[in-house]
Amino acid sequence: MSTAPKPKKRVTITDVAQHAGVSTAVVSRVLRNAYGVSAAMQERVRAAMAELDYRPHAAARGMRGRTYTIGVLLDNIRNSFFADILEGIRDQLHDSDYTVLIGAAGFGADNQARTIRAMADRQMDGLILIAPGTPRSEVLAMASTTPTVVIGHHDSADVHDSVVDADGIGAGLVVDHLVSLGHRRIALVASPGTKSSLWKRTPEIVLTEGYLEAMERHDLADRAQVFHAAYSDDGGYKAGMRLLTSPEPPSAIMTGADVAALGVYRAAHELGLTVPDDLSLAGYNNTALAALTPVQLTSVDQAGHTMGAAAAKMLIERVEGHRDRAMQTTMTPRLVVRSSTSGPRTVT
Amino acid sequence: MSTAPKPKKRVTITDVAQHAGVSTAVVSRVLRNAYGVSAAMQERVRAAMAELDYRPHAAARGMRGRTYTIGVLLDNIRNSFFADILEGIRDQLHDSDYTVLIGAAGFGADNQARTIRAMADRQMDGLILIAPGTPRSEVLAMASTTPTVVIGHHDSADVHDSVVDADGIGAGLVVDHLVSLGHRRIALVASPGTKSSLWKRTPEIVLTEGYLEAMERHDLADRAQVFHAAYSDDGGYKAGMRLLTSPEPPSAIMTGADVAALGVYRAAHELGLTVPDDLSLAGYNNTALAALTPVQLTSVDQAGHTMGAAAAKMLIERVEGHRDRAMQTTMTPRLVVRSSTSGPRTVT
DNA sequence: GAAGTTTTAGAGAACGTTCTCTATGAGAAG
DNA sequence: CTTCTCATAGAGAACGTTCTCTAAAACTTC
Repeated sequence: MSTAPKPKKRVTITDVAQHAGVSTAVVSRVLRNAYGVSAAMQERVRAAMAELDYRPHAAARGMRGRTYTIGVLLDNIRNSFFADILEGIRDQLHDSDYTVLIGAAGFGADNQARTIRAMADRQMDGLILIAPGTPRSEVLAMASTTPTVVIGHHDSADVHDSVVDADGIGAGLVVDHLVSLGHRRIALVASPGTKSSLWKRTPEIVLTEGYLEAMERHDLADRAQVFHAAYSDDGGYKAGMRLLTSPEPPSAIMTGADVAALGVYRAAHELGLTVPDDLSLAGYNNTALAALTPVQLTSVDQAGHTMGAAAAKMLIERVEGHRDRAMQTTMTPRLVVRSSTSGPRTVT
Repeated sequence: MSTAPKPKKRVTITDVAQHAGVSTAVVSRVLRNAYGVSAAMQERVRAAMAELDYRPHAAARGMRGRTYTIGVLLDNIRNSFFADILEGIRDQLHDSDYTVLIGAAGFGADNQARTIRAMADRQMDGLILIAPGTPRSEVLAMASTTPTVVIGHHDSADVHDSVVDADGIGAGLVVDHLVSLGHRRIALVASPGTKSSLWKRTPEIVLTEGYLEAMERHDLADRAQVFHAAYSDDGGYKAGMRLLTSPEPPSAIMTGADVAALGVYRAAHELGLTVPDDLSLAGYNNTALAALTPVQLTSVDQAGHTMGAAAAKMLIERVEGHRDRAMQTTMTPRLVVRSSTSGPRTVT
């Protein structure tokens, strides 16, 4: 009698229907809280579902209708700003019927494109793309078939929603702060961006614009200096090394990401410079990194949690068909001053 | 003529079959590299697939066979040790047919259980659970129907595979290091763990055991002191405050996670103590945090990348049926000494 | 109380795969 | 030249939902 070790048959909608003495159509309607089923029936079906511990088979649903799954595309799990966004998304969707699944594609447009496609193949109901490096055309194509929210890029389109931070204003806040402290030679370290991704208004581009405008506003346009480096410890380090060993080194450096600021810090440290006495340093995004006691980095807060929540809310509106026109939400950044910025040693 | 704006019909296996002039069964076989199709046919079908830009419908596959999706359960995206593991998984699976999707459940056994169920509902082929807080029974039940690898917990089971770090040895390495520097009053800050999750050998429990054994080995059993606190900045802060304001404060504190060590750092800082002069501090996991210039935390490296890769490899073996017996992989930790530990000011 | 309207319930066809059969043909063995 | 085997190809039934119909029942309204 060694047979039949796995009688674990899945409970299906048919079982529930039988148990409740109704048709599968009714059960399906209850499942989707669809119109056209009496209160008494509802009750009966729900009871049957509970009794049998029924759980809908997502793959089967995906064949016909929704999968009740939201996909989030992320390039970099290490960026804790993205973690803030994610938590916002999760909190917003917490007691909805939707499940959030994350595709951590890593950098590289091809990897990201592959992940986006994988999500589409899995019939996800909606997509949230955080600063995608994939060519814009591909995102637009995707968005025309699946509700999509793009976070970060300022390029607006009528086919997807967007959530952005006013990065230009954020850059201005930092410049204003540094200028008010007495700095004049202020350099910016920004991401080089993905070449030929065809996004014209990425966060780093808008940030750079804001920086240049602010410098101009303070009559410092001739001292403006933008250095392109990856948003990583290493990228920041290289940028710091180059900037700080130049003939006329800046007295303050701002970066487009906190982690890059820490790379600059490392470079400064190696060159025997102390922060903030010899160099004022500001990051961006106000991640957990910036707040750590040994770090205490001045940064710009972007309310990632709120951005994530907004994105999720907008996406669901689209998924459920409550809205058919694209919209864009812009967040206002806020400067958070910590001890990595102070007046310059000597005014240049 | 305003009709038919969306002729974007999905390319299905039937289209491919027609285009290649074969049956759908053959296409399906080619898709799964299954046995029983001639080389010539293969060629023809593949050409047709490429020509039509066919991509399999994951939901439909899920109804019958595999979904070619691997689910990873994570409690906390912020823990960069988990990011290491994830990258290991991703690299291992990079050019396989599988897609990795992450469920970031957050803390709380119920949330995690919900996420695990959601993954199962989506017919994922295999699950990697990173230090799940879900009751063990539930994980075992899940594992009996879906191939599963548990990372972190040392409890072995014949129903799922495991990848663990020899946390006991790791704790010993830190104690040995601190003792060799002259410390005798060494405290451990470890996670309280989830009560009643029924895991008997969680990382923190094994770590604590290793710590106690090492202390005993050095005849310091009477000085051993374990403080339970969450692995977060705040948890570390509270632990640090309590420990450092006690009548006989430790001269060295080790924690089970880097982030908690930084919380202790903050407490020390507020109390006017400097690291490492007044207090030696060691973390665990050797995350990116520990290596940051302003931090420079002594820590224990766990080779997260390798753990992730090992887990992925084991899981695929199971999914593809190449192995039917459970196995456990153990990694050896390595001490990484940085500047947060040094000899004590006065030997107590 | 007849005719029309609305609401609710059920039948049954999709959806795009996989998979178990059965059919066919080619080669091997007698 | 049969018969048997084996490899390959195709037919068609699942899989668990959703969704469009149609049927029946319950109200309106005159």
